[in-house]
Amino acid sequence: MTEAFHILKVALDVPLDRVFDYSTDRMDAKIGQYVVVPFGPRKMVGVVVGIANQSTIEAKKLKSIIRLDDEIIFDEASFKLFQFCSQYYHYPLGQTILSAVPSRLKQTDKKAMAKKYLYRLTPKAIQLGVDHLSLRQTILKRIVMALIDATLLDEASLRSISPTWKKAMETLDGMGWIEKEEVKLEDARDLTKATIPSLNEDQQAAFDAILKTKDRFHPWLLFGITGSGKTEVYIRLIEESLKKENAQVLVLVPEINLTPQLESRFRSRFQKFSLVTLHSHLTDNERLTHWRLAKGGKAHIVIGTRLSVFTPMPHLSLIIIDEEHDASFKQQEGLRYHARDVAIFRAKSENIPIVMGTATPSLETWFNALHTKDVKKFGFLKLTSRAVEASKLPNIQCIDIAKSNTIKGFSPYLIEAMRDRLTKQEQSLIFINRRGFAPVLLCASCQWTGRCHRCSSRLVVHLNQKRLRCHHCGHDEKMPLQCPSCGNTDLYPTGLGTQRIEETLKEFFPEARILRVDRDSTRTKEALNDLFLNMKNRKIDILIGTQMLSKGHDFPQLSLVGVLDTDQALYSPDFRASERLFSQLMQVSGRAGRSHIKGEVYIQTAFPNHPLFAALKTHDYEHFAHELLKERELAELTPFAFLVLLKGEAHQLTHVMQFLNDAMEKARSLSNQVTVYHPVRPIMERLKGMERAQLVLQATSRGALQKLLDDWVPYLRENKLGQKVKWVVDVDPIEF
DNA sequence: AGCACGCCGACT
DNA sequence: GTCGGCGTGCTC
Repeated sequence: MTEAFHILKVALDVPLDRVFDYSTDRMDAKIGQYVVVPFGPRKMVGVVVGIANQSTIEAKKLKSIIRLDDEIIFDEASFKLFQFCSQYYHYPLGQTILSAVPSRLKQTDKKAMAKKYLYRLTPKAIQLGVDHLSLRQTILKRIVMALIDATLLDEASLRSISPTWKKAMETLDGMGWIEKEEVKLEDARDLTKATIPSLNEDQQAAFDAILKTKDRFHPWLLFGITGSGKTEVYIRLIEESLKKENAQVLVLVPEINLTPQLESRFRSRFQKFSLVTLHSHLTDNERLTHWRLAKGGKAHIVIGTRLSVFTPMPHLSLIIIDEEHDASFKQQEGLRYHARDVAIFRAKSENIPIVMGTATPSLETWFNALHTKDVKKFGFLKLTSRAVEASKLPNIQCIDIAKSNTIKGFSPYLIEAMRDRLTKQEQSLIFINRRGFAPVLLCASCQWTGRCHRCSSRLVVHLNQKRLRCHHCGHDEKMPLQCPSCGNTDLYPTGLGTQRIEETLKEFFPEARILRVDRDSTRTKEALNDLFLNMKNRKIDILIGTQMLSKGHDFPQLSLVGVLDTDQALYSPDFRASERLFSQLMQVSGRAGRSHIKGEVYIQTAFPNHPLFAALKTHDYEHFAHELLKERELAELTPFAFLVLLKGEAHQLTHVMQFLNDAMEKARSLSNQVTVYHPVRPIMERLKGMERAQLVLQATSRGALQKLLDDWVPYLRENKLGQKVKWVVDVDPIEF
């Protein structure tokens, strides 16, 4: 019995909650290696998660592996993290691992790849690319690069291929895709100058407190308003950490906040260290390179978005989470993890401190920091003063739009304030809360509005292209000239889209230089840099935009922020809506008056007496949080209870309801410590032609809830009723 | 999730 | 006669 073979336990990217045994003669196989295995009729890539001498699978069923990669893609610490996530979020281990590690290096040769791209490109991609700025960027750029890279085509011959190509190329040219040296951020130097060299009292106190815990697990909330100098505290902490030989630091940032600003500030401060970033704007190769540097212990600082919480870092000694409250830390599909929670688990198991900084903590963290009796368990640190002396908090006022007449959505007060800024040559920002106020087409005589036939949503008017579009499924149709219902030709767009606001402001201020910023124009780094440069050089008077402008960047000449409509969040059935609104408004407010000019913020609302605004005016997060916590406690909601959401969708509502009702009965039978609510329809009842419903589980004991899930989720997987239903379990959901 | 196998309708 | 629809069942 000394046969030289092993059984490998292989985790695969399939929605099955088990691992598969394979035989191999590779005695050197290790946990954490990629393997290629036969799986049913196909080949699949998996990872080794266990090694054994024998298998319970009958010999004739057992297959042998096809190939084993040399590289070990995760260490023991990461493995522990994957196992925790798989258990806690009730997501199969194989899918957990394979969604958290970079995809296996594909050895397809470049020419074959380029050919494939070229072939694929002709019909659809070009059209898409030309229609959508964003796709133009990602798809076309990548394709063209791949082609040139593979020396299959040079630029000249590319241009001659077809007129469409030519058009695409011109567009790409215009966007500066041809890689000149990275546009240098001249801000980098200024920024370093702007930060004061020494810590103020609060910063010093925070720094000292955290430093005392540098060799053990300790979570810290670093609570400080915009401009209070959180970044400087991070920098000093990192400096301290890196004094230790080989030490590594992980900095998690929100998706949208991964602006060059933080990166360049860190780079200039840590010039002798190796710093890498990990985010979705990197190419696969860049990402792999950076990830390997981290895994090999070569990168000292890793700045990344939520996925980087899984990056193996052998000498990890500190984790920092910037903008802790940010919703982008929660993944909303597949493995629905919260990077903040995973990071805390990781810090605990690696026995290192973790610092969470924000001006508006999530209520969960706020509650932990304040109500954990033992300060040693969760530390609370507050930065009260603004680190930059000259800058003062902006003055925030509400404009009652129920009382004052608005003209095309603008209160006269706001218009006056903007006019004032124009004469003073200062800048204004008009902030639109969400897409909720996008313009819809309305018939004057019969009240018909354009609706999406696949979703329960209204179609949004895109005036420039004269089209109606669904922002949920992408459905797109020609704008009708007369009402499809009554034939009346008096159709007009209603609601405040960014485009309409731009038109309106152009009427009010024909002489002003107005820039409208939307999703597409901030997607590329170049476009973003342009925007900041233009703002800085006062080439723009009025900036119009959505939440993407609410954070991260300083505009020194910006002294007025106008918030057009906030009220939908106050009606929202999602209990987190007001928490989010507060933090969002706090952030936009922070855009006004960051330097020597006093900033002003005007918020248009029909509910000026709402406590949210009272707290906002006094910049008093603490009071607001206190009020919210009282409400949450009464309603037994997060953070006083733990929630799980089961979401289902199917073509037929009855299928979803049958499945959910059955799930409800089952859950009720499994535990009496967990409240199981009836299935309800979500706000978006129908999406992409699917009928949706969901149910909530609620418990004050996380343990009891998890215990229920351990039995419930496998039951749901086996349930025949679920076959026609697409369903997901969301542990600690943040959106409903 | 894929993919095959399997049993019923409109077509080169 | 077959091509193809998607229901059911399995994957070491």
